Amino acid sequence: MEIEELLKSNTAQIVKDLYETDFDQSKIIINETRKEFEGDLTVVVFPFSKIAKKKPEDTGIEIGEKLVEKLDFISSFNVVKGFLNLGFTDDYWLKRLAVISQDKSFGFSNSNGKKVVLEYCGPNTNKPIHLGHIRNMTLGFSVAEILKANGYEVHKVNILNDRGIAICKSMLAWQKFGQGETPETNNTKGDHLVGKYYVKFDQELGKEFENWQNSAEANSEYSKWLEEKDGKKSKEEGKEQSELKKQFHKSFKNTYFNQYSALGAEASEMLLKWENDDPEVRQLWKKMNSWVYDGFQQTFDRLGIDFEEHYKESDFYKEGKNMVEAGLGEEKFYRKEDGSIWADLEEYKLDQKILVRNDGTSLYLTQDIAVAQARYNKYKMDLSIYTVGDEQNYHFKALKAVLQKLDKAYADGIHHLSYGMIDLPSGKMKSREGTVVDADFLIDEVVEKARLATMELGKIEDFSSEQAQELFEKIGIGALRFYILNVNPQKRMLFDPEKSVELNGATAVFIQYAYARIQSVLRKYNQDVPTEIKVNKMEPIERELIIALSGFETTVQAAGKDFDPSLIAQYTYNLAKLFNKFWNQCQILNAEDENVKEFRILLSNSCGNILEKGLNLLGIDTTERM
RNA sequence: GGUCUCGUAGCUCAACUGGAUAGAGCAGCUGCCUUCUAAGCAGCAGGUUCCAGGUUCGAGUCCUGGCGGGAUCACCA
Repeated sequence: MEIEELLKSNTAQIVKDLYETDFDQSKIIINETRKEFEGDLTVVVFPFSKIAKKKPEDTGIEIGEKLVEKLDFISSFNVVKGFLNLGFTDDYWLKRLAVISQDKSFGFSNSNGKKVVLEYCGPNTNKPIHLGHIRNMTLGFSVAEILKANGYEVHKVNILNDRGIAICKSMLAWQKFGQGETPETNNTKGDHLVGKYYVKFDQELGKEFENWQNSAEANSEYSKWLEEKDGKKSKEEGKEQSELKKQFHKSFKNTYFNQYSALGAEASEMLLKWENDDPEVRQLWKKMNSWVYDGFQQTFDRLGIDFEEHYKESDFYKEGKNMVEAGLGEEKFYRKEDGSIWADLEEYKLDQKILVRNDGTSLYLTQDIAVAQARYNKYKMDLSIYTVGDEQNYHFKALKAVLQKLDKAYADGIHHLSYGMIDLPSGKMKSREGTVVDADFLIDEVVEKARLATMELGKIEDFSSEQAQELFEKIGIGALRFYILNVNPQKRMLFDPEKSVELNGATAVFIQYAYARIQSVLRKYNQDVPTEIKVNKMEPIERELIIALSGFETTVQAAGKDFDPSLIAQYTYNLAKLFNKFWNQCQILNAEDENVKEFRILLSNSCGNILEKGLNLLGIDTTERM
């Protein structure tokens, strides 16, 4: 807000005049005045009282007097302790509202000429999208909208983890047990069908593993394990035999899969064939992936999220190696005796990181190097945002470091939009233990809940079934999005399925409802919204509303700077709350006189516009009626 | 164990990056629909900000040391 800058520069000048000391303008602190005190904005004067060598109260009064003298929009001031509270004239706020109401793009910046590539979603193609992806998609989409509002040119992209052992498991299980069923024959969404076989594989592997556990091999591995650190430790702790075995089986599962399992061997063989371009395997892979993509697309459509491009890991997993080898030539990396190539990232306070295996194959990191380069070649972006969970914080630090080592200028623009894991009331989300929440299932739930709540209120009896369904989707999915976006992305959050579909209190519905009320009044008013303000005073709540509207600008900027939609969520909720208060205190259509009525229509309309903008930045739709 | 991170009302989250008497929602209790949408509004109650020190005009926020969660330390992605 310009006003704060204006206050700062004037305050700095006054301090200089009064006390003959330069004070760094940017260090002046200006806050909104707390409700319990008189005033609109507050200057913290403690820092000046040292310079002035006077009590904070006296310093505040001196500065306050000068400010009132200098700036005609400041009508009053008071000093409490070291806080100088400044009151603005009604005229100032009314003019402010006049500007806001006329500026269609209020709060949004003009183009800043910078390009952003924002990656989000990042599903695996062997199973359906789950709750974790919903946080990712909701967050990524919203940050993209917020950056657009801040003047960036944003390109949204997806990364598909479409290769590797996991998809081979699904493929193998389908081959063995699927009897040729397809999404069509089974009337199932493609990603769910493929996911079904991923689960099936795990079940079969589990059975196989259980059988193996009584074999001589198993016993000898168990004895070995008891001599090693984990097993030895547990044994010394005096755990019971059955406990020990359980622990062993858990820790050995991976090794079993790689060394003893027949199914494991088959899956690995399939992966090898895939890597060697075996036509049959490749064809099956393509077929099953296309099922999955169809399924994903349905979910994306329903959530209203989109991508300019889908990067497939399979297209890049071999590349990156060249870039690494080039770096090796310039001695930015080093080769170990076994032939593997490594990066020394100690200067970045990271470890040694392997980039190419001794058999010449590349890794996750290597692959991401190639993807980053491909994106830069295409978009020449200034900023590259990766929406990925915080368990990969280390990976992205390493990616950035390696690219910086390679002197890639774009490396500095890499930003990991890291978000915390979602906890369920029952504990952590683990796909293997079946405690995941399926995305499609969850969406159905919230929409159904919206339907029930809406029908109970009985306000939309004249809606067609299409209109009604559209409304349920807006309400249900909006509720879900708001529930997630309302918390700071970096924080781990608890997801309570019950609460996520809650339609009372601090929710999207609350805001959508305020918006619908406004539209209802505007419909009844049935004229063009006035463009001129003909009143010169107002109620305290009206003043509060204008101040809140005015803050939209700074909020959008702060959200863009921090990549943090929760700021928008909180702002929008707060504005809706103020509007509801206003609604209950003031009559709009039945206002005491025509000028007041027009003013309130204009004010309500501006609130509606900002509420809609705010919700849209979160990816939430508004509705004219509900 | 090393590194990183978190700990705020019964529960879920805030606190403008060091500012005033730590705020909302849910759950609980009171009221308010013959007036523009009650999916709302007004109110009550609920706190040793994990503990102990320190830094300063001022600490939930910064520093040190504990305690307790979590992530990560793969030639998986």
